[in-house]
Amino acid sequence: MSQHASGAGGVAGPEAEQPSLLLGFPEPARASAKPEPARERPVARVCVESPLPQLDRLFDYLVPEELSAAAQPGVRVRVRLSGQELSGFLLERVDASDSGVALQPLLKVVSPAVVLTPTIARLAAAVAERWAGALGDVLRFAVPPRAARVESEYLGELASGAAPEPEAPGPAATTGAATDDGGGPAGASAWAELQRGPAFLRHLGAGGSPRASLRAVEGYGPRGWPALVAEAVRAVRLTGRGALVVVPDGRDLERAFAALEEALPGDPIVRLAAEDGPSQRYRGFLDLLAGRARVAVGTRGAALAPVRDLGLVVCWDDGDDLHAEPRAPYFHTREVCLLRSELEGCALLLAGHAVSTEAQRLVESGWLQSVSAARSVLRRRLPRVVSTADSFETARDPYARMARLPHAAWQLAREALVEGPVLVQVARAGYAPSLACERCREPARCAECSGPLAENAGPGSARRIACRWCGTPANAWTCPHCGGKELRRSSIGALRTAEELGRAFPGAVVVTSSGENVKAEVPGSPALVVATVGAEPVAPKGYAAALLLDGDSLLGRESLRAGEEALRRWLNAAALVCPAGKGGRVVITAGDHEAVSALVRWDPEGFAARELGLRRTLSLPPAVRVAAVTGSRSAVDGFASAAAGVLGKPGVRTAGPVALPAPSGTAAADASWRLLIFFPVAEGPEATRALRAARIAHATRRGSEPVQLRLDGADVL
DNA sequence: AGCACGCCGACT
DNA sequence: GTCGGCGTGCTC
Repeated sequence: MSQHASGAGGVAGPEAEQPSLLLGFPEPARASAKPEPARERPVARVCVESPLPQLDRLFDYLVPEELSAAAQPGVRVRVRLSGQELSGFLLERVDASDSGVALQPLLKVVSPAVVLTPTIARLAAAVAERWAGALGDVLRFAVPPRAARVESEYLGELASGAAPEPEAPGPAATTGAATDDGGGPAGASAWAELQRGPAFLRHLGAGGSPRASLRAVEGYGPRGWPALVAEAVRAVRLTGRGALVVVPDGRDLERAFAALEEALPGDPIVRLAAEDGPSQRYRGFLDLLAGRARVAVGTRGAALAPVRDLGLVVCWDDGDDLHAEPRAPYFHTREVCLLRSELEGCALLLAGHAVSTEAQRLVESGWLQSVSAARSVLRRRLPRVVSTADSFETARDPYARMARLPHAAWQLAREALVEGPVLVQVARAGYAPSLACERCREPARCAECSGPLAENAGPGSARRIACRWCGTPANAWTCPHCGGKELRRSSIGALRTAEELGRAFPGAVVVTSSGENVKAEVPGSPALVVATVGAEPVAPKGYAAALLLDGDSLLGRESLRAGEEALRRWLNAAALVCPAGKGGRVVITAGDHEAVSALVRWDPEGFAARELGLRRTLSLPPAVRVAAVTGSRSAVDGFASAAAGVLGKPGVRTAGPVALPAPSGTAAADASWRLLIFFPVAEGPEATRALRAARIAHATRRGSEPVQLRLDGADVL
């Protein structure tokens, strides 16, 4: 170890590997580089931020005495590793190192703020393990980038003792209306109408930690899901515990935030979203850390927020793919919430209008209780849903399909437009590119109903050109304007659809919500509201009707989850429509499909159960787990040979590697290849450990190119 | 990734 | 006999 004689005369170093240049000198450079070690626990265990998988472990550093006070577990530090200066997190102070090498000194404590709590450090480690990723990558998400100014203000306030702890809302509800059943902010609690709903709330309110899969009924108004979620949060707050709500996007964030503020007057709510900018984000993070705020709502990064004494974690619409983090280690917030509820022993709500197959699996295994409305409640609260496919079946007339569908949809819209806003859900431009005449650029229209023509992936590799509204094939098309016969793709989306609808409903107000211009809300006055999938605005009193167009293009996506995803999108849109008793109706224009009948029956659980059964039969996720290994051909092969041990185990199945469709402009030579590895859920921990080890072994090999290792990516199949 | 150490060719 | 090639391996 370092001789205490260091100080200025640290000459006594073990026969130095010093360049001869310095031999005459008392090693001035070293004198400062070899400071006196801390008297207490002189060794710091540090997780460095490095993209290299082989550096994903803790390294020991010597804590200089002058840094000892600041070098607390959970602070950011700078260290030297293999010559380069890196930043990292100090996770532990210990008495001695067992590394067997001479320790480098800690270079710097970036700030004395302890930004990583033991709870979050433990969660981050669990997340890294679950996704076979690097701890440093997870910590980047758990601790937002430092904003020095915000931090110094905060430290100053803490020092001056101006850090009030929020009071839990008083048990006597402040918002007067909480009289009838159970104290929702708007009086009538939507929880009361759910089977096992009151029991869940009671359990929360008694300090318990129940776990549920929650089927929200309405998507708007005082019984909408935001109020439902806020009421659960309020119940845990009354026990003094904190709560965390994770939502897929900014609009859901706004809505959840507003509902929480209403349900918890005086209780500060932290919003966590990347769009809010670094300083606001860091401020919210510090408020949670200090316990000044005990409730957080945010998009996926928020799943790792340091809410103190967490009592409840909520994941809204857990089937939304925005819950999957697109950067390494590619965690999914649903699963992070699950891990958290286990590690922190807190309550868990996976909530949505739809049920993901993952949530269904947890319900069937008994891990989650299902909380959902009885049929009678659904009938009272929901619009009537009809599928236009039904009528073709009964009509048995192929021409009925062409003529009647748009007519039925138009008629519904026309009638509903007297009452209020009508939602028109259309596919995103990229989903179903519309077609136009190659010669005159006029949009190509259906000869039968004047709907837009689109190119869909037909069965096999066949492409079929058909009307997006009525499905009539248009394989021999001639432009009525110029006589041209060639079609070109024109990626028009909601805007053009809106124009077309505007012409079909002269005099109607047409509003669009898509892409850059997403609207959160529309007024209750009559209007056609054309929105792309997932961008549907909320009408405060519910839409009078909804037309779910482009159903077939949602269903036709080549993905294992196309049906599940389509149903989820439809339910989310249909939940924005007022009840049938008030005239609310939904029409879906899609062919015969299990997802369509599940929508008509409003049976998300039944659909999820059936879908999960299918996946079990086929041994596909989420019945099994999957790892996707992506990279150049040689990299994937190299990884596979490093992972030969796991790949050969019974129960482990591989598919590929196959070449992925190259992004346009890329040479075929440097195409990506992908190997899929399926393994049983029960062997998850062992398999992920082995995959992580294989990646390290592969990365350490000379000349190896990196691979991307992605576990349980929902989009890979 | 850097940056070390380490064992074989053309120069002082 | 030394300077230096970059092949292999580690990084507290």
